[in-house]
Amino acid sequence: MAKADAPVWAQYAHERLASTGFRRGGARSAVIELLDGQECARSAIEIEDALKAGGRRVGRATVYRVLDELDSLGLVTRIDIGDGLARYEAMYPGGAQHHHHLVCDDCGKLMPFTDDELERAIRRVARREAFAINDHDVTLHGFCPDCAPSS
Amino acid sequence: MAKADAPVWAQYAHERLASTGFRRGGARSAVIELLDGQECARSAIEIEDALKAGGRRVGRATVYRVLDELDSLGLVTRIDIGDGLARYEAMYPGGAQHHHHLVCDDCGKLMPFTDDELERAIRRVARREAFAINDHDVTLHGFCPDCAPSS
DNA sequence: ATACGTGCAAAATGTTTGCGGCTCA
DNA sequence: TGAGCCGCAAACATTTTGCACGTAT
Repeated sequence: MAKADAPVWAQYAHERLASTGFRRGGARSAVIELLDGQECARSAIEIEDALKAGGRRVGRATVYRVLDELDSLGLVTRIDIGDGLARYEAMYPGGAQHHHHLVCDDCGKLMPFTDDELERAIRRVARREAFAINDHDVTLHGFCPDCAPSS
Repeated sequence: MAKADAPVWAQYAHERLASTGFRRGGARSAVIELLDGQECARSAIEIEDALKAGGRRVGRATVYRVLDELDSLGLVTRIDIGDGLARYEAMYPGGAQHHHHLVCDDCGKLMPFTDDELERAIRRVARREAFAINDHDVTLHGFCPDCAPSS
């Protein structure tokens, strides 16, 4: 698959926001553009710092508010990797780019992975249980190559 | 709750603590006993309140300290279901009683489930990726039967 | 012009740390 | 007796809320 998905999410998000009646504000756009460039999930504070580093100063409260809006519109997913910080990442329509996470318990590195077999197993569980499942997340904890005990 | 494993975990935990050089304190025992009776994960504050309700007053800091000790000995697992609270549950030796969670995003109900197929898929991913995986957790979000939109 | 968007500061959690006193071994 | 255990209170860090001002429509 080519990199046909570089700036498309930001545009999709903007369209969806506009059609839902949101106005266009500078801070929200900045957060959206930043999120679009990320490979994996980022915490609110990482987002704030990254924007600040890029010369764009945004209020912390605004970052939280924007992330919350995007989350309720289904434009981002919130994930918890176990360190008590909420992280957010772009969610593509139709489940494209859907993935899960590997977390290094030593250095904190976060990496995405995908697995069809795993998705199938989850779908099967969802069908079997009494809950009406509409989302799921899987986190694998361990040590990344750099932090492996042996090396 | 007439399960075959009712008080065994508490005893196991106490033995393991003793053999690691820990002394036996009232507060720690209370937390362990409480955890043993739970079907699913509980937050530090739920634990504190449950103990208080049972007439056993324990300092909040102590609850956190005990949970942290138990976690580093591998006697409990810490899970995050996405609401920013750390929850803990008894972990049996050898991976017995290993399970994952269904979370109702409406009422917050938490239920355990198990699936061999899912475990196999995860083990396969763990083998394939460069990370040295030693733990994993899966959370399915949705609505429980009571909160289902249609019913 | 008006309602929404934004930043700042204060408040509200959840969690950790410091410390003095108690208790088990 | 002495090292660990415990409870209280203060410190911390993240997230939420209140409010005044700016800005898109």
